[in-house]
Amino acid sequence: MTNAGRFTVTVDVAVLTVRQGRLGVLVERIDSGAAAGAWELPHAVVHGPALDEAAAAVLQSTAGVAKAHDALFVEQLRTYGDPSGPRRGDLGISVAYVALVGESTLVPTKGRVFALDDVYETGVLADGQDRLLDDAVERVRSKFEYTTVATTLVAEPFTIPELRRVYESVWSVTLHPANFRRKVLATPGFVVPESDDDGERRGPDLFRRGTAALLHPAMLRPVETESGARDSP
Amino acid sequence: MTNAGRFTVTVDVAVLTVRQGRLGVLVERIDSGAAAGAWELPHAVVHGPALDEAAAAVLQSTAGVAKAHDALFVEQLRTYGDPSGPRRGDLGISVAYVALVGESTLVPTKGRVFALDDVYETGVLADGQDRLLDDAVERVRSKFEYTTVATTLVAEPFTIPELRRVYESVWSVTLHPANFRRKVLATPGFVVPESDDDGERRGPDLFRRGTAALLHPAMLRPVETESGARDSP
DNA sequence: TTAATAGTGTCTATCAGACACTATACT
DNA sequence: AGTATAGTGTCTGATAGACACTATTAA
Repeated sequence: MTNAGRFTVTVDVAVLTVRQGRLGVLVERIDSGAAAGAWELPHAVVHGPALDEAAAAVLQSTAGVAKAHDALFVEQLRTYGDPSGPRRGDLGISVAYVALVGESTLVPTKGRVFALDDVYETGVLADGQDRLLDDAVERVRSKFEYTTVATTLVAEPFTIPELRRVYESVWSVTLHPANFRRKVLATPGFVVPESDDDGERRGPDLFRRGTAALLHPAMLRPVETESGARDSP
Repeated sequence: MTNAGRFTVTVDVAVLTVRQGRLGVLVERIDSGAAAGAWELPHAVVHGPALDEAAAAVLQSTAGVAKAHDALFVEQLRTYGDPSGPRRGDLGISVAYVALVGESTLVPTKGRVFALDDVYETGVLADGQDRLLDDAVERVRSKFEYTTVATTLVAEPFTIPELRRVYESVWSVTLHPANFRRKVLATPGFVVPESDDDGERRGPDLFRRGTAALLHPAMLRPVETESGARDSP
């Protein structure tokens, strides 16, 4: 809806998480309008020029996460304005954000979490939202290669295999446990060993998030085997 | 300038090119207002939801490039809305684009091309535009690592050393000629040899742009030596 | 005891970076 | 002739991927 060169600006947020080894997205049911009954991403109309704050507010009100949380990653994705945007025929333009929220941190207040595969299989998302979700997932998959954001999706303390399963869920691949471990531990500041006060603890080694944000060198995902790859042993 | 949740939306375009071995950006002089006399990036107020088309129009009117040109790369960068955006205190929010235009294609109609170093040294850009330019340059430097966009900045046919100098200019580094050549030729579809009809031609081998868009594997820039690195032999 | 997973060690193919050398062009 | 640049060949260190093996845990 536009007139005289002035637009209604919406912020849409793709809130992604990993539950039960599957990548999921937070969606809300549309109550009214032509698309009533379909699902859509959390969003809000923007009332000031502070876009990041608007996105944080959406995240707070729908996912129950405070702005500065450890298990949280928020980043602007891109802005959709053409007719195939997430608000087509409805509002003017949409500034999209991606957020990664750990399962233990995510408290859906209005919507629910759909497994990503289910979203695509059932086609329940409103028009234009699939594209945003595609872009968001691809952005996150790419971020996993050269940043440490994956650690926002595990609860501390965590084991290397737990971290590995986050990568596997997001990339939809299986990774070699030995090589993954070596790679992670070889990157300074990715994870830090949990000081094992309890001398009697048994089981896998525990770690916490490190201070590094970027990975040098990058941990590249395996060459595209894509859909279904992780279903094979 | 906002009211009742409606915004004036501007498209800003960072038009980058390489001239005389230096990365440059197209800027226009500000004629009126508080910042009169300073320089700013080409821009236009958006009147419809087709953002990409709005950016293409800006590019057309200020850089003289038609939309679908071979020596052209255009991509949305991000959207600035907070007070430190390129239009702060002036308009509402700004959707920024980056464009790469080959020197032979770029025909400034309103502004002029500044060498990037001069922009920073002289601080001639209006408030909030430095940040946009930083983001644009970093985006392009990153794109050079895993795409073939560098070829948009050389005129066909070109030599491998010419292409190398584009990389060196954008990254502000010096690259090993032998290794660069091997890397480029080892990537299928990056460049294709010019069929040398003129059997008498002498000199370096000539190439044209290939069809590949992505580089596998990526050509990573050397570890940050950054500012002034290419001034050393 | 057996099966599954965590963790260590090691081998190999590949690639980036460095360097030596030859060929060509310009002065 | 001499210098600068284009291009080829080759060596070395780092890394990714694969695999073998041991240790630990849960059934």
